[in-house]
Amino acid sequence: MTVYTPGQVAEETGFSLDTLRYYERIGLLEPVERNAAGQRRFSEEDVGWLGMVRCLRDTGMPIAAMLRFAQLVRSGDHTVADRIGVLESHDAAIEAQITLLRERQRAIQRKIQYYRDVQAVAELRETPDPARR
Amino acid sequence: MTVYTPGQVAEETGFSLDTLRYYERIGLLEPVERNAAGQRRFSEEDVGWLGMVRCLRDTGMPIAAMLRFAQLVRSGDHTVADRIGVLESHDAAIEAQITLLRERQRAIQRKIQYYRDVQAVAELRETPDPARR
DNA sequence: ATGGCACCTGGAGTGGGCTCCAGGTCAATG
DNA sequence: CATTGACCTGGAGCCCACTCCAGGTGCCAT
Repeated sequence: MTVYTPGQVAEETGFSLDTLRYYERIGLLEPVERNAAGQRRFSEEDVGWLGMVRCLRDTGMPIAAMLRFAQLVRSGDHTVADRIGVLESHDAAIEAQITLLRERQRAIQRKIQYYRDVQAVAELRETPDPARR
Repeated sequence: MTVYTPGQVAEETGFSLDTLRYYERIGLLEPVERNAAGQRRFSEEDVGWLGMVRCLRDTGMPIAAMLRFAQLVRSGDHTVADRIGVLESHDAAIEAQITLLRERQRAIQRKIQYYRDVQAVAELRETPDPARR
C-alpha cells in the first residue's frame, strides 16, 4: 500500500499544504492517517478523492455542495443513485457555464473587431489617399 | 437622449442597485448624472459600458483588471491598440477556461458512467439469473 | 551536535466582491 | 395631507475560500 507525504500530494493535486489541512479540518477529507511522528500519510484513496475534489472545484462547485457529496460517498452503496443525480445536475451546470462563456466570448470578439475597424479608419485618416502621399 | 433610472438599469443589466452604486464608488463606472433630486440617471453610454462589464465579469475578469481597462477606455483613442491587447488576451483566457471546463466535465462524465456500471452490477446481484427467478 | 527541512497545531488574517443597514429626501397617489 | 415607494448616503458587515503565522517536533546530512 503506497502512501503519500503532504508535499507529494500537494505536488500531484495542485492543492497547497494549507488547503489540504483546511479540507481535512472542514471534513471534505476524512481524517488522514498519521505516521509515528504525527505527520500525515495520504492513501491512494485520499489522492483519488482529491482528484474528484479538483474536478468539482475547477468546475465551480461550492465547498458546501462538495461536503454534501462527500457525505453521500461515505454513506455507502445505497447512495449511488443520489450521487449520479448530483453529478448529472453538476454536469448540466457546467454545460450552462460553457454556453454562457461562449456567448460572452462572442460579444468580446465583436468588440475586438469593432476596435480593429476603429483603428483602420484612424489609419485611413492619417494617409487619406495612398496614391497622393 | 434617453436616460435610465437605477431600477431600469438593474433590470436590464442584472446588477443589483447596490452593485451599481458600488461600481460607481470604486470608479468602474464614471460618476453618473443626477436629476434635480440627486437621483442617478444613467445614459445609454453608461448602460453600454455596463454591458461590457457584464461580459468581462461573467468571463472571470477581476474588478482590478476591469478598472485598468476602464482607464484605457477613458484615456482616449490612442489606447485602442492597448484595449485590443487586453481583450485578445482575455479572449485567450476564456478559451483556456472552456478547455479546462471541458476536460473536467469529461472526468465527471466518466465518474457518472462508473456509478452507472456499479448500479448495473448491483442489480445483477439482486437477480443473478433472470431465467431462474 | 548543529543545522536545515518537512511537517505539526490552533487561531488569526486576508482579499474579493458584494450586500445590508439606518436614517433621510423627494414625488406621486388615494 | 399622509402614505408609499424609489431613491439617496456613509459605513459596517458578510461570505467564501483560503492563507499566514508563531512556536514546536522529528529526522537526516554535514
